[in-house]
Amino acid sequence: MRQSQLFTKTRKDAPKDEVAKNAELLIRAGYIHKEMAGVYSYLPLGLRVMNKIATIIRQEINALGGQEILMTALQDKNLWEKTGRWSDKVLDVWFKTKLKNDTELGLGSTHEEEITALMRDYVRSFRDLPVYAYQLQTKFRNEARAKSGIMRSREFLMKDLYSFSKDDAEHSVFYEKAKISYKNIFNKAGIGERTYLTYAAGGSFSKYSHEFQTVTPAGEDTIYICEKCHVAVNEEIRDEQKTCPHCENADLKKEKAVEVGNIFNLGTKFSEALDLAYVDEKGEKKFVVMGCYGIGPGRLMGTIVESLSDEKGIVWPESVAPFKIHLISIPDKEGKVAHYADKLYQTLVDKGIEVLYDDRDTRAGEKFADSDLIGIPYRVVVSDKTMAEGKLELKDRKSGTVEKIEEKELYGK
RNA sequence: CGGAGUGUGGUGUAACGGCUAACAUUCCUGUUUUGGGAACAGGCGACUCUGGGUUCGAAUCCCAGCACUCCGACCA
Repeated sequence: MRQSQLFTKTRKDAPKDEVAKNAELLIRAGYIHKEMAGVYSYLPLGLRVMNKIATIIRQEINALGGQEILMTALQDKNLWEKTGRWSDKVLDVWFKTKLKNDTELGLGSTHEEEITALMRDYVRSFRDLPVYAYQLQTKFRNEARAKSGIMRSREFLMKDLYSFSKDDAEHSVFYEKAKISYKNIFNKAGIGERTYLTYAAGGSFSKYSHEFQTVTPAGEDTIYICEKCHVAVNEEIRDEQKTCPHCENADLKKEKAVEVGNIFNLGTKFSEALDLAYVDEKGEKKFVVMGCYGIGPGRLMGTIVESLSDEKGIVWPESVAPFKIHLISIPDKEGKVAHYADKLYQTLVDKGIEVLYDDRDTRAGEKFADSDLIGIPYRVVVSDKTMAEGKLELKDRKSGTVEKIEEKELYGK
């Protein structure tokens, strides 16, 4: 994409109503736009990052056997009354609204009720199980206090996967596989080494649930890490679990962290309440055993910014960067540089390489500062100097290393 | 939801109760520049959050509302 066509602009100053680093940088660089407290729009660059994250998630969840669907944000009150969760006292983040005829509706903050009811139409026999379905969809949560930029907002995208298994054994097998998929997702997103499988409060069907917590000072949670096993314990269960659940190590390191994902055994809580059952080999009726598995792509994006940015701006891992290459031309008077840069841009586009081309008529310093702020992994400069040498200048955003390369070497990047 | 604070051009700030609300930046014009947010000149852009009140006079003081931020509580 030509940067001269990009309608967003960078800013030197962050808005005074943002304190969180993720929001400051993402707004300054033009990734997001704040609509109101806890409500953000995603702009061209931001949407590209979200889509990259969504792609990583889809790859892994599809490999797990997940089938993607899209459910509705509007929720049926009757359904939620059956599980006792319509009450604001039980679920205090409800946004509720009404039809013209005064029928009450809810805006979905989660979708256990809806998907459980939906599956009743398709699950009858043990032959129909297991089933794994997921969606990437907007959730609405009326948080008492939105904070931390896009890390805790009132409207946000969420990937929610639900598993439907015949029994606990079948559920456990999938649950363990999901842990591995989640690890893969956070590895691919570039925060794997600082993200810990964390034991947390489990609900009525398991002793513990599992969260994926990324260590960062911006985190709202406190976890206790076992370095040996690369797992952690959430402070909420610290009293009952003082050692590493894997190796009994008592020397755990306390850190602030952000919950970027969680997986939860729902047992038969929803299937019993909503009568999602099947008939087994012996002709007996059994309730389906469920699990749910969530990741917030927006929160993940914010977490990446919080943990990987530096004083100059954002540093995206290549896997989620809006573009792979930031091509910068420093035009000369005769137009030779611009002509060559145009051609190079077209060549890269034709080869399917994602490139943001800074073809604007501004000074080099401004282009470099913008480039650092936006945080694309590879910066390629074309100028008088580089043309005289017949080479390109390649700078790695993360390491800051600069090297001269042939144009052809760029194609392999 | 409890507590605290803040609302001034797009953005960041300034202005004792008293002149046409100032400065920087962004943006537009022009000239000179051209490898780390250039220089100069000119210009556009604000009912000072909203509604009341006090006063000869309110961005400034008072009341109410709304919005935003921070601390805490909450976070299947």
